Amino acid sequence: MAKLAPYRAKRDFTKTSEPAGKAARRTGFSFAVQKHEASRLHYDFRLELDGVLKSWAVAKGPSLVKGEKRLAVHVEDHPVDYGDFEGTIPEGQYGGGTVLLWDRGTWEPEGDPHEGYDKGRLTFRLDGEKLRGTWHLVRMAKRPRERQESWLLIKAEDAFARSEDDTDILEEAPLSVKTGRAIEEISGKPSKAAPKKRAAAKKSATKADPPKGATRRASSSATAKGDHRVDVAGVSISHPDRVLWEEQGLTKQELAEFYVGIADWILPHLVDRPLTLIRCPSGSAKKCFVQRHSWAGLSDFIHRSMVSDDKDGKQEVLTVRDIQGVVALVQSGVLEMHIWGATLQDLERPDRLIFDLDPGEGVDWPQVIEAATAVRERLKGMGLVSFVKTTGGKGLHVVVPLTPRAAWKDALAFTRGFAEAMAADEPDRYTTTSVKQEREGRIFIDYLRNNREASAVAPYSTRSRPGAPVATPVSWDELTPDLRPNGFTVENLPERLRRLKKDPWSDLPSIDQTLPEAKSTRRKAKR
DNA sequence: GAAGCAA
DNA sequence: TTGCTTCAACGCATG
DNA sequence: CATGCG
Ligand SMILES: [Mn+2]
Ligand SMILES: [Mn+2]
Repeated sequence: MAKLAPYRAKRDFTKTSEPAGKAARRTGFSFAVQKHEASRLHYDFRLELDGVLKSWAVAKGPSLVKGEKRLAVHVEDHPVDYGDFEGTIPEGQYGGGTVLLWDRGTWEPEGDPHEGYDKGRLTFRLDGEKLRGTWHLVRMAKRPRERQESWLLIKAEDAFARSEDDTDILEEAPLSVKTGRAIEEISGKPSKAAPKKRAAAKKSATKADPPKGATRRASSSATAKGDHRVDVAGVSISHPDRVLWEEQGLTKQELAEFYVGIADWILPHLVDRPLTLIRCPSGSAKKCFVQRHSWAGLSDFIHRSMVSDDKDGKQEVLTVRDIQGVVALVQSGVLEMHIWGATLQDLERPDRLIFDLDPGEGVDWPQVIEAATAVRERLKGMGLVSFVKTTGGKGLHVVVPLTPRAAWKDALAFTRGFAEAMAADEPDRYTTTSVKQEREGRIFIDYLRNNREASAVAPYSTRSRPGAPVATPVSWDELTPDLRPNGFTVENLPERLRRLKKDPWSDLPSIDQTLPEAKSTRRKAKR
């Protein structure tokens, strides 16, 4: 019979002991549930209809809890005699693994089963050795690239239904109804399944029982709690109370409001610069990841541009234009914003160079200050004005604004030459190689930030580190041993900015300077 | 955080 | 339904 | 050529 063609096509009956089967002519309604330890453990739920077993793979097995939905992926029809099968399927064969006949019996549809099946709403009563009572099988709406239909197996309310606190039938009665064996006895191997820890279900059900009518819709996600959102600067924030920095108790909403409060300070440094994002949706101490390209569900406040590649093709970059964009980044779990040293106006010619000063093991802070000052003086000797910021980590960034003229290649060559000259002059203090060994007791001058694809933490960006530190522009005369590279934080930065009234880098936009072309060095004010 | 994919 | 996975990139130094 | 590093 054609119905079983897919079943047969998947199997080599010279290798497996599963029945080849033939569509039965009888009209009785049998059902079977087979525990199948294959690539993943699942339960195959089978109902006899029209001479075959209509089959669903139930990932987590049936639940006796009323209303609890178990995904049931509709799989190919099986022959009726398969419903009695128990044994092993050779590795490498379709469904290779161990099959245990977990339950069997008869089923009785409520209403016309063909109509119910076609409409995707089957209601039926089971009379098995383990499963009894009324159940629903409901077909879900078809998803875009769905390969197999998804159904839900749901226990209906009746005398056989159990509460959430009752024992799970799968654990209570794991053995075969055919042979009484456990799955390990059938496979001959110890179970592949990791020993699962005794989860809940361990409640002394005597006292403090929940009031009867208050039965939650069995873990239905619509529990009237925590899922609220707030609006910050017109951007919707989910989980506003999620704590992002544990020690500070700093929440997502507070982070968003922090950025809104310093919008005028951060935006000049951020707008239109391609971003590299550090996202930590579950908090700074949890798993973080880097993102440079757009993702499904990207906020309209975060802008995507297709720009020319370094070479032949195109690449996509992300930018923000306003504080809404920054808040949208916070909503995405962004804890660090890193920026290119060029803007969308001219991505091929950097307008900011950066010397990243990273103290190695055993270098104390005053030496880092000396290094920054040395970089500044050397730059000054070439007619270049520079600015400094804390990184929020252990070091400092010295930033050189440029009128975009030189290409990245030349900018890199310049900074490399500069850094190597410093290391050559004072090899005990500086190194330009990132190798750990070399950096011990020295300051690593990382000139590689000055690459087209590279980036450095943006001024006024938070860092995903203990204390919620903020990378902070400072004036050169603030650079004293009292200052700490991670001393400015979400907590104290607003106060600093209130005192300052203007950005220590406020002169930066008016600087008009270019790389010294071998000899000529120029500097003058714009306009 | 949000999607896609698999079970 | 639920759980798992993915989410960048490149120049440079070294063995 | 594969890793480690930022
Ligand atoms: Mn199976
Ligand atoms: Mn650094």
